[in-house]
Amino acid sequence: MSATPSKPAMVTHLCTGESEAKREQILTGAKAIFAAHGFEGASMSAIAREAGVSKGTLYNYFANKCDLFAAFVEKNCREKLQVLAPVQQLGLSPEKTLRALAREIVRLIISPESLMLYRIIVSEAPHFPHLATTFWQSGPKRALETLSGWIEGQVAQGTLKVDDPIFAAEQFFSLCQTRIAHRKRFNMPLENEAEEEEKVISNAVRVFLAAYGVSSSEKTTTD
Amino acid sequence: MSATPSKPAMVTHLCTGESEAKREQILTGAKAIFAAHGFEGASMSAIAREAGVSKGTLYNYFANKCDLFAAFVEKNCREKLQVLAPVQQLGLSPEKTLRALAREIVRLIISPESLMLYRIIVSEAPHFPHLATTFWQSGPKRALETLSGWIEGQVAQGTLKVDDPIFAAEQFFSLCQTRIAHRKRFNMPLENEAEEEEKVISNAVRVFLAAYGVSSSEKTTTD
Amino acid sequence: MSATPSKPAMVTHLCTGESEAKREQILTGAKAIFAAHGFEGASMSAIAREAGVSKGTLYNYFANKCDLFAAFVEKNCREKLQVLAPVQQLGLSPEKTLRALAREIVRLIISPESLMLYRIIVSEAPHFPHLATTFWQSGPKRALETLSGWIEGQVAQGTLKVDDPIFAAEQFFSLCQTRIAHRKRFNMPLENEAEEEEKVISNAVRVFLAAYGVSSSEKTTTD
Amino acid sequence: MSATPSKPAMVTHLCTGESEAKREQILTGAKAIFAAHGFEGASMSAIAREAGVSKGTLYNYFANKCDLFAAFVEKNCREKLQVLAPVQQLGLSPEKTLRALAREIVRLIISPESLMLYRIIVSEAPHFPHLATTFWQSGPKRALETLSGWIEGQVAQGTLKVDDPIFAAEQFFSLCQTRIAHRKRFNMPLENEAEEEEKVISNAVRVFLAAYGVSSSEKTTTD
DNA sequence: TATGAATGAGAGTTCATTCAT
DNA sequence: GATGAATGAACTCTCATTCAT
Repeated sequence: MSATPSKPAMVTHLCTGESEAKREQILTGAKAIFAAHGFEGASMSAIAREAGVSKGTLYNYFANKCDLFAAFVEKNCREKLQVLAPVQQLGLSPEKTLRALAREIVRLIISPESLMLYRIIVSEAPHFPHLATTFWQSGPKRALETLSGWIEGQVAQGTLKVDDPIFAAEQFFSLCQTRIAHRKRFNMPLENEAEEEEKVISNAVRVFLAAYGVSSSEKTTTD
Repeated sequence: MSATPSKPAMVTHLCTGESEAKREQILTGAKAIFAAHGFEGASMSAIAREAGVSKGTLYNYFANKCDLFAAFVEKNCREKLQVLAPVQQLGLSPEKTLRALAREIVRLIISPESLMLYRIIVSEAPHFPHLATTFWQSGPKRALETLSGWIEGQVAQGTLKVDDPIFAAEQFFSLCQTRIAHRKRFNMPLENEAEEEEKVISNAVRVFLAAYGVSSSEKTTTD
Repeated sequence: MSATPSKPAMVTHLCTGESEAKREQILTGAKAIFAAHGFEGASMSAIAREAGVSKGTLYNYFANKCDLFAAFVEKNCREKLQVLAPVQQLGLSPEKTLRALAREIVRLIISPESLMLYRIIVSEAPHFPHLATTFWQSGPKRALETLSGWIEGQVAQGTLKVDDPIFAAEQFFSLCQTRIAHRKRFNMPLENEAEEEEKVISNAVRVFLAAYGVSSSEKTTTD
Repeated sequence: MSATPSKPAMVTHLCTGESEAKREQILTGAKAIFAAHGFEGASMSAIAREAGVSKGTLYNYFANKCDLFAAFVEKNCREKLQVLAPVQQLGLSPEKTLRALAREIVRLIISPESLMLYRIIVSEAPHFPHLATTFWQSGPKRALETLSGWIEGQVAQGTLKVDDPIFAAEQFFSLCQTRIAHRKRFNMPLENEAEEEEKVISNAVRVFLAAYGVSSSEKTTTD
């Protein structure tokens, strides 16, 4: 009977470890089903089947469908909406930095997982206000902070002239959503995607610099 | 003042007018429920109750839930997404015209009905591709055509310098969605909405003209 | 006012005439639908559509679905289950007469309309006892009467030796249902139908005559 | 007498035994409702109520109404249509054997469960062709095989003279359906049922032997 | 802890029947 | 007399959730 005292600890440890793995397993199944059918269209049975667990197990890990949905959204927002952190640290020219940022923003926005989350968040925003906030803070807000931080730096260096860096960042963000993002969200076909992407990036940068760049006479916009 | 003209109207009323009225009645109920719960979340019973008809009547007018949903989306896209037609004809200065257009675009995009439709269309785009197209063609496409048509006119007059008017129109459209539209779609609170709206409009116009305006030395951006 | 008295008569006449035609029209539609789907599976809407009348008209002619069903069954039993009347009058030999009767019986039993009615009657017998009686009296009973009447004649002539002509007729009737009828009722495939029919007829006659024929001077019927 | 054999049984009982019991419970309820109302007329709610389970449980055991119907038919055909196997092994005289077989056939055909299945199968044969086959193979086909096997034996012994034993068996089967079976299928009243049954049996045997018996001069029909 | 059988409310849909026109 | 819009009950089937094992 000497082993018994250690048993609970191990068990707890094992269980927690296994629990964590099973939790992930469930969330992976949930992602597939919620992505394909949305919140209302998804059924707990389908999720259980997809995840390879029983329905009872689902309810051991998540109190109900809403909780599971929230966990799925939060996990995926946290994991899939993060980028463009280190770009500005390379000592590139403002234009090249903006181009790099624009490229990352575009890529992020039109990634299948972002689009899936966007669709779900927008559609459920009225019923899950907290999730919309999570999405916003994990994705757009971080991107805007990075962007506005970089803009402030440029203003300090005198390479940009911007009164409201946060608003300017939002405008740049909007410019990056021209054409491709809108169409993808509507599931509409898009020809020459790579080409269009370059065009969106180049023109976002060009317009932004035309409006906020300093001494436009020295600048040469490329394309 | 002869009685005859009213006769056909009455006959029409008797024959199909009531049906048409009931159809509208159903679509009104459907709008309330679909808007609140989305496609999957809406129940035919709830729609019938909201519309004040029996469930059977629903199915006398629409073959099934999908058809009713499609009819609801099409009707509302057709009726609620139309604007900004006559603005450019008023002979205003380019800047003032752009401001007027921007204002109409912003107002349209953040109108409750537009937001509701946007939410539903984006969320159901994978399952109802046709409806996304309907939405796009009723709303954004028309706005972009109006906009790019006006731009082409300005280019011809030499007041703007634009290589790709359609793309430029799309950028202007994107700029109009800065801050307010994004936040509304996510159901996030927005303080000083009127003030923000002015800011979005002014800066959209300012950035656009900075990029595409001619002889910037003569221009005076207002706010 | 002199014209009025004749009006009702004419109207009645016209209406009755048209009514009769419309009644038939409805019953024709009902036949198609009841035949295909049975009583429970048939819908009044489908019958109205098939008959080319409105649902309201259905209820002007028949009080409800049961009545319409009863009318359909009675009409078709009366019209489709009648045969083999004149055969025995032709002065053929007993064997040839029996063969002719057997052929008519087999043909009647396996006619699509008989099978359809049989299916419907058997399946609804517990719920519509009267219809089963109608079917029996329109079809089998008449056939048996014809048969037993002929048998009685033969007994009187000394060409058959039968104690209970009605029962013997029923046996002959049963013998005619060997193989083909049973299989058809179960919708089972049957190869060489014409050949099988000959076999059934020949053997029904042969067995019947072996049991009830006279020429075998040694026969002693007991019972 | 060892306990171990019972262990697996218990395990089985625990694992799927309860499921099996519930399945039977459902099928029992289904039998009552399908028997009373046929396939179309039966409702899953009524079956659930009759079986004492919830509607959801019905669908845990059977994918849909058709599957439940098929399971009900197959189970009952398998269980209720089996008989007359050992009769011919007793060393009875041909006549007595035939009488015993006829009695079993008649009893089988007019048993309430056979009649119920016959009604349902005949009425649904066009929509469930497989079930008609199941019925045929569980009931009539087996009876005919038994019968024709015995006939072949008699032919080999010289007590019967039959060219086509299978066809002769079918004829005997038909003769056994005289009067009683036909009337029961039509739900028509029948007086003196026991007496009629004897008559049908006696005469079926008599007619069959008159047609297929050898040296009729030695034969003495009894009863 | 993991299971999946069980539940019953509610989903979309169809139906026989009525009745104002 | 003929129509077909309207009804609401009843249909088949699915669902989130519970709980004994």
